[in-house]
Amino acid sequence: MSTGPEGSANRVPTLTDVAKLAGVSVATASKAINGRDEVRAATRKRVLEAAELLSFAPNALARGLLRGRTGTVGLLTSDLEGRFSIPILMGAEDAFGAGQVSVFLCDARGDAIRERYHVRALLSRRVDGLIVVGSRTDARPPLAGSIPVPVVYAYAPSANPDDISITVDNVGGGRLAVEHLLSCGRRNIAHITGEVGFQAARDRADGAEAALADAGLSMLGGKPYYGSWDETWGRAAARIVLEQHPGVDAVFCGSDQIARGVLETLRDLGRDVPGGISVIGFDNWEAVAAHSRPRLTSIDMNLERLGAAAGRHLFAAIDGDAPPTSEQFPGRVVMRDSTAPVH
Amino acid sequence: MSTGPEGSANRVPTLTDVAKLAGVSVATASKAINGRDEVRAATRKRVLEAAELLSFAPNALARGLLRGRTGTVGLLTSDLEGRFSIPILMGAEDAFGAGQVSVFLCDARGDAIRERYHVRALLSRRVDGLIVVGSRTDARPPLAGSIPVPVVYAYAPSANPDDISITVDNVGGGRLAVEHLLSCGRRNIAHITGEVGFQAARDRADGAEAALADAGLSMLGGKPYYGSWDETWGRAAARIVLEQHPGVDAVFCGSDQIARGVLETLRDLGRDVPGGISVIGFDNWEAVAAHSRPRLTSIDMNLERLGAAAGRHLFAAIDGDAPPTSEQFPGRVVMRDSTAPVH
DNA sequence: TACGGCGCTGAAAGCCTTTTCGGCTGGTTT
DNA sequence: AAACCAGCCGAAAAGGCTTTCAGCGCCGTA
Repeated sequence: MSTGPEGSANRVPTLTDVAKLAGVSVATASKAINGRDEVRAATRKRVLEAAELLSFAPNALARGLLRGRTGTVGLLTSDLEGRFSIPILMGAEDAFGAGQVSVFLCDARGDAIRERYHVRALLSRRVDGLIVVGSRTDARPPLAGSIPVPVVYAYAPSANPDDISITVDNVGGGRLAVEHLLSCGRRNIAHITGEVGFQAARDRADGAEAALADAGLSMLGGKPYYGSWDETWGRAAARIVLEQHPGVDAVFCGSDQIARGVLETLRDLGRDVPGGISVIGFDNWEAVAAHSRPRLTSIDMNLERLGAAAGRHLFAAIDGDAPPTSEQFPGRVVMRDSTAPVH
Repeated sequence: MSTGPEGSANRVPTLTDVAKLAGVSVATASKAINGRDEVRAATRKRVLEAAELLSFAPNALARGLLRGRTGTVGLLTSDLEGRFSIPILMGAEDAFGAGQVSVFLCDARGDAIRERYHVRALLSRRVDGLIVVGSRTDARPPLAGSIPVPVVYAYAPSANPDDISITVDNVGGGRLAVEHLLSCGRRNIAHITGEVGFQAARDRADGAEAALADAGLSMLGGKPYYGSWDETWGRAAARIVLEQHPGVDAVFCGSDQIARGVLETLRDLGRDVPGGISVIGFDNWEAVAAHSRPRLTSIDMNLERLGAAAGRHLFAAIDGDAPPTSEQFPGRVVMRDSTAPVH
């Protein structure tokens, strides 16, 4: 145990100790420490020195009890392993960071029972608000029971449109990807993506189709190639697409992993990327996109900014500021080497 | 804001409310709810029903204030993005999970100032203990200042041997990898790994060398090929190794990403894996290892178990149980297709 | 019948801080 | 010189809970 000097009354110092040492009352000590102006400069200095000497840290529990505000927030996620929770979590932490807010992290593992349990515990700890992060973009049932604090849903929206949900604009993302390919001069575009059961897959496909329609085009094969989110599917699907549509000159992939698989097949077949065929991924997962051959252009959904927005919205709701509404975040194209700008 | 029925005295119910509704004193209500035996069964029932009706949740702040135990723990990590913090975090949450502990998550971003700031805040919230998770296995300076609660260091050990550190046995992991290759009948083994500045790289290399020495062998080239942790280096290094040691029949890689690069080069060159050359990675990063061609055998360091152990050790320290000591976790081989069992 | 003892309940103190408000001091105004 | 004011400071209450201890009614026993 890395406790301090064991002999010296091993107890966390309280305001009373500080006051005693400084020779003032606790009330004065409190005011001095909290920077209130009803205290003489000299007195404040004495108190501050005493506090420093004892390395006093005010008891946030007592403070929270009194003020009815704890300065804590619960972050309820469904899959920590996923790549989506973490950036959001970081963004949220940033949004709070500078201030006085600490974050309770709970992983419900996608289990409703466990989720309820965690919510109970968090409410018991009197968090000022809750952020609920999903692992898929499909709408999720809102938190069960009536929650006495503001709740913001991030990434996965709440099924209740009255709730505040901060989400990613997957339709826009799909559109962005296709528009980028079009701007590279491509016309024969196929879309290989993940499981059709995912809203994200369907939304991205919708965006892609819309962008193509705007250009008077349509997807090769008339619809997306749905499969799974991994490289293995990407490799297989690429073969299928090449066979069915030898004239394909661009592939929009629903994930970076799929794109990676596509790139591998193209390489196996000696196809020139991006000369003959352009490939664009989705998610901008650095570890995957930055080391493929060629390096993969991808759509980044700015998850960290999304997390930060969730944090800000929660704040606003807590403070009862402006009626915070839902928000949808656009993505951006991160150019690497698998797509070539128009010559 | 998803608050409950706004009209009904919109205030979180307190024990007093419950007591009033049940027609008993707060003292009795407290005892009834906490399952103490100084209360008649009928009375307890009344209280419990009242609590249920109001959906009363005891105020953990008040309780913590009184008992001097908050049931909270601070988890201080240095890089959330990294793949190492998360499993540890989940393991720790599991270790606490069943019980009454909530976890404050703080990301210091590898910055000492920010770390100090977070520690201050956590102590102010009167956490019962701290887990410090590093992003590399290099020893880190212990937390600054005297910390009045137990601290457990996970993944990255504290430089102070008196502290409790739960770490991964990288030397053992390197040994494991080589022993596996030897058991596959390989004798000409090269080691391609990451930056020499990482203790993890050096440790794994040491383990590998020791295992080879035990078998009367040594590494091809006499020492590891140090570089960086990514695929690009893996691809380049594989070419170098093949050129310098045409007889190489196995490569132990310091990371799955390096291994992935090695596999790609071998594939480009038409070499047979695992027939002609075996490849083994390190970290067992599912996303990378499970979709390479062939699928990659790797060393898994059981980070989740490590996290759980950190949680348990922290508990023990908090409860003042057995003097908790440091611990080192072994890894295990996860067989896939890039190494073949001996025929 | 009187009394000891048992089982249950409630009043009150305490945990640590913030905030209100009354009181004290010393200087200024009439 | 009396009244007043500003500036500081301290006593006390509040916030929700647990725990101790005294008290009450009731049963069994002498």
